[in-house]
Amino acid sequence: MSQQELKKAGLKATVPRLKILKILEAKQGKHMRAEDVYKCLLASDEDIGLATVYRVLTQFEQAGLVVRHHFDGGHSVFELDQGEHHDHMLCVKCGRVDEFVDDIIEERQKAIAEQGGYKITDHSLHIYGVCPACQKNAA
Amino acid sequence: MSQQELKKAGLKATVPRLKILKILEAKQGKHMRAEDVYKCLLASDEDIGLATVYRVLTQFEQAGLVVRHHFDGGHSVFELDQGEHHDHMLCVKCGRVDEFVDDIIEERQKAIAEQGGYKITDHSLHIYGVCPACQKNAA
DNA sequence: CCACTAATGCAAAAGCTTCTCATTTCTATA
DNA sequence: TATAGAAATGAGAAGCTTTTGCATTAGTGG
Ligand SMILES: [Mn+2]
Ligand SMILES: [Mn+2]
Ligand SMILES: [Zn+2]
Ligand SMILES: [Zn+2]
Repeated sequence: MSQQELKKAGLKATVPRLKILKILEAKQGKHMRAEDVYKCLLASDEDIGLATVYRVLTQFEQAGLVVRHHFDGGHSVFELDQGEHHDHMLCVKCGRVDEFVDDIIEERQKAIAEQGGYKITDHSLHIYGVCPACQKNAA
Repeated sequence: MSQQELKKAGLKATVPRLKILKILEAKQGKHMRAEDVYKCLLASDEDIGLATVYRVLTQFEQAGLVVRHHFDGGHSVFELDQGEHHDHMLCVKCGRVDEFVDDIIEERQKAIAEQGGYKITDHSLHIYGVCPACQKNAA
């Protein structure tokens, strides 16, 4: 029950938070903007404000329930924290997003941080390109 | 003379473009926001609008004179194109930015794109952490 | 030096996100 | 279960960065 998840995260189990969590669970693997979540709520006839969506997503992020990414374009996208970190490869034509993990890159990053004396807290790696489908379309 | 650089890039050699290019050259190695460039212009008593700064920076980017980055925080930063690509490591406390290149990572990225069938156009790697100086401050 | 076109400054507007505050909802407790 | 206090919410205003419209100005080729 998600009621417990919220309590465990130190958050009151309110209707907006439960609904938003459910939406994120339903769209697992997708990367949603606040606006997208809001539209889902509207479609479900929920009377929840956009401001609340932003507030809740930020709280979820701080609680470790979701991860926020800053893809090019100037807005944040969110996804349920799947437990293990991954990076992203994005199609600049259609917006498709692929996820990947590369141990060698992860390791090199740690080495670079250490070499610079940084205590690493986070990192983001985005590969931009044209996906196979869009390459075919262009040809 | 920067007059030539602009012509070569297919851009008219106007006063705003010359001034902005000079500022970027003066601050080589720094990462400036449009607002930062604008403040420099004001400090030099130049009567150039912020809108023009944004327009010119975008043109410079398209002409390959400058590179635009999207660091966390929702705004763009620009730097003169130094000819060879590099990635960034940023201090989350003081905003310090270090640059680095890692051939192994570059190579792995290409391999990942190829494996996914993507034709890679660009990529960004940001390592966030606490720099040596800020670690000392905290202790 | 002129005429033509491109570029500029300013103000308005757009897009995303945060804030304010009156009102509502949780939750702990009796 | 009823209640009081604290936390959360909805609606709209406001904040920030960036873009756009338009009248005016400034480069450029001839
Ligand atoms: Mn993802
Ligand atoms: Mn740089
Ligand atoms: Zn595509
Ligand atoms: Zn620092």
